[in-house]
Amino acid sequence: MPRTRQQYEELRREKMQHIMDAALEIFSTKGFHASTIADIAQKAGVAKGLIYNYFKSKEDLLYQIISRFFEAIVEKFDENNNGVLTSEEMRLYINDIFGKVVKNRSSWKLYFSVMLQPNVFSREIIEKLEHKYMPMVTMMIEYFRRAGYPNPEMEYQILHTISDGIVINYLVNENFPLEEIKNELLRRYFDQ
Amino acid sequence: MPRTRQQYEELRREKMQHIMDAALEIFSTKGFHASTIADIAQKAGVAKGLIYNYFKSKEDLLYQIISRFFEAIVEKFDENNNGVLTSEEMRLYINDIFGKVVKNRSSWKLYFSVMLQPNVFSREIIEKLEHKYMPMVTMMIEYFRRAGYPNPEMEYQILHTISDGIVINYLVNENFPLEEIKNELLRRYFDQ
Amino acid sequence: MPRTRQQYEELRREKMQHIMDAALEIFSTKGFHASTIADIAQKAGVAKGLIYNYFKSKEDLLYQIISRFFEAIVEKFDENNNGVLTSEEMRLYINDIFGKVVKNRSSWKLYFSVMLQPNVFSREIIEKLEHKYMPMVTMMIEYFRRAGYPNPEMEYQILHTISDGIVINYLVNENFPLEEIKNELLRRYFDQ
Amino acid sequence: MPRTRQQYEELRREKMQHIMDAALEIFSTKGFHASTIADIAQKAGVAKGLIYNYFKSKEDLLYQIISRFFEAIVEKFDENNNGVLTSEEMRLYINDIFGKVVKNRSSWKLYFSVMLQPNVFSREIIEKLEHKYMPMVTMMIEYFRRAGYPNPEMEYQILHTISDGIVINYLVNENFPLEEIKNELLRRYFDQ
DNA sequence: CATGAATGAGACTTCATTCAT
DNA sequence: CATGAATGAAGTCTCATTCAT
Repeated sequence: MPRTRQQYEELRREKMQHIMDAALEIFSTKGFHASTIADIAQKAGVAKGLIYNYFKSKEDLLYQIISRFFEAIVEKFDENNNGVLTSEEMRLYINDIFGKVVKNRSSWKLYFSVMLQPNVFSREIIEKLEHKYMPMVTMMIEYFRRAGYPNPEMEYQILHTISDGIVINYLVNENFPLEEIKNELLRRYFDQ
Repeated sequence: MPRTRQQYEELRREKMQHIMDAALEIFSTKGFHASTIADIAQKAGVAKGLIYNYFKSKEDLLYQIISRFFEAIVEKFDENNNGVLTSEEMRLYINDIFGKVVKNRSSWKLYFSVMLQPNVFSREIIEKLEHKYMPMVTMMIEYFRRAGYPNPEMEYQILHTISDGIVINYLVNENFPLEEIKNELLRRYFDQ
Repeated sequence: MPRTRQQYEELRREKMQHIMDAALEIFSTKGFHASTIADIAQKAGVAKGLIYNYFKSKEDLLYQIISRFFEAIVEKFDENNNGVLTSEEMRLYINDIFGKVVKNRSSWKLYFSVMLQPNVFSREIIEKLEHKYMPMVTMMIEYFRRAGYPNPEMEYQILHTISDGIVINYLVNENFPLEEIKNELLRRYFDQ
Repeated sequence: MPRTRQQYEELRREKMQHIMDAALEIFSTKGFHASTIADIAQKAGVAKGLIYNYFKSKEDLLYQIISRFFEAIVEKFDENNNGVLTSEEMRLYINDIFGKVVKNRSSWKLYFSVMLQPNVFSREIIEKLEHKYMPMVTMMIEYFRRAGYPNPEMEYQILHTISDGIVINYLVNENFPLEEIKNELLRRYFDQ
């Protein structure tokens, strides 16, 4: 007697996530192009062919991973959707982001390496992905405006830039003093 | 009349540089793995086989490119080798670096993407490369120490981190206001 | 109340025919090798695995289809089994064949394409299939003999050849004037 | 010292033809889909990869073969391009065609099996191919018109149909009395 | 009897590298 | 020194078939 459709659904979702986890690990270690489907299948403990039951192609697999990654980043913002950031929320959010970087080093590594090789995804797809955190950007600029910064857009740009620098260094060098540098950054914005 | 050995050397070096230029262009656009020797040969206008007269392998070609890139970065420092940085030299140096980024976008793009995928080069090779700018690091930390910063090592780290952030953003996004953000950075260190 | 064995048999045969219909459609459109079990299962609205409850393999499925096709062709001859063809029966039979071609274009297409690729079936299987219409051949040759043709074997051969030509053209080109050409053919044999 | 461009050209053309010959043999025996690039490479005595130096894909290889086949068919007509067929030329042409069938059985087999599986080539490509013998069709219809046939278009259709029937039977069955049947056909048109 | 997830052999194709010329 | 044909390992992807449920 076959399983119910729901049982199959559940099975599929779990296996899909399982494969994505394995793929993320491999992609972030070797880079997308140097990773093979065989590597991923072996890591996931499944047959090569199975991966194609869940993903249209190796690229699609990457896309799904990056896509979920984006959703995870903006998640926190979605929870608190009144559209206005208090100073405390801002601090929490920054802390949260860096916490996520430490916790999901692989994802972030993959993300940055993909962003530096635009030909992996088409411009179009990248823009679709980036769209997801547009609301976040707006809210942060709004925060800086309310906080009295003379050029809130640039202030956001700077925060973003510095954050990228911190993250990149942490990703490349495991011994990078992320915590210290982050605190230095927070001090700049919230202690005076 | 046969050419002298020196003329041969010269020709060899020129052709080598020519191939490296083509390769850099391709590598930085498509990424190392997605680039083919055929692409590079075509761009350079030479036969595939010829590339192997000058470089041991595709990896070696990449290595030579990155290697020269490192030398170009520290060049300025080599000129002025008394080992002590004045405030003005520091400012000039920072300006110089960002100038180079703008001028050699491709090289920097390639450099960052390679750094994010450690498996392209062995740890060993990377360390060999990084060694090249160690003196520079020392001198800058020394500068911060003399300038009275309480934690000069971390100050260098911060400068480095922010610079990375700026560069990365510029590399990913051509419209990034590099000049403005750079000036903001310089203001932090030299105007008060 | 459990079903009787006969009811089961009936259901089984119906499902089998249902799958064969779907398979015929797919095979004749895409060709045997380009058709997948997944295609067929989807067209039939059943699970892939089910097909293997009814057929040993993809090849067996094809064999069953072709086999029934052969039976359908000779069916008419079986009805009238006194072994002697009158002129009228001959005319009816030819009309009947072409009628079947129009009605079962897919089957005929599949049949011809399989015949042109001998490796789909072993020589042995093909001979087994062809055996089925041997009696028909004999009766037609006999007909030509009685009708006074000097070389009845060759006359049959010619009829057969022309018929093949007509059918092939109709199969390849839907707008082929089958009816007209067929009438021309019939005139040759029966009007003078 | 490298070969001259002309030497390379020559080499390429020969090797290309060599591969096409091997491919034709395999395709016509096993059918397009059941033939593998490995089969063809082995038959041609070259490495698999080499085939892709000459042909974009397996499909392209097939296309090139069929394409040359078409050119070979109409060749005779091109020689004599005054646009008017005499009775003698017509007879010669028909003889020529059947001679080609006997000589190039493989090509013809491949051609017919491809025509019966429209999905191998797009409709568009097929029409492009068929266009090549349009002039031939016109001239033959013209011939029948001048010869006083009441319906020359249909007469051409009939000739074409019968020829197809003969060819197909010969292709499927090596012992088919092609010569005899062909003579019967010629008698129909030229002896009375 | 029915389901569809899972397998794994094998297909097409790419490409770094070699080598005869 | 220069050429590009040739190699073959390795990669992505497909699909007939099996099997636990």
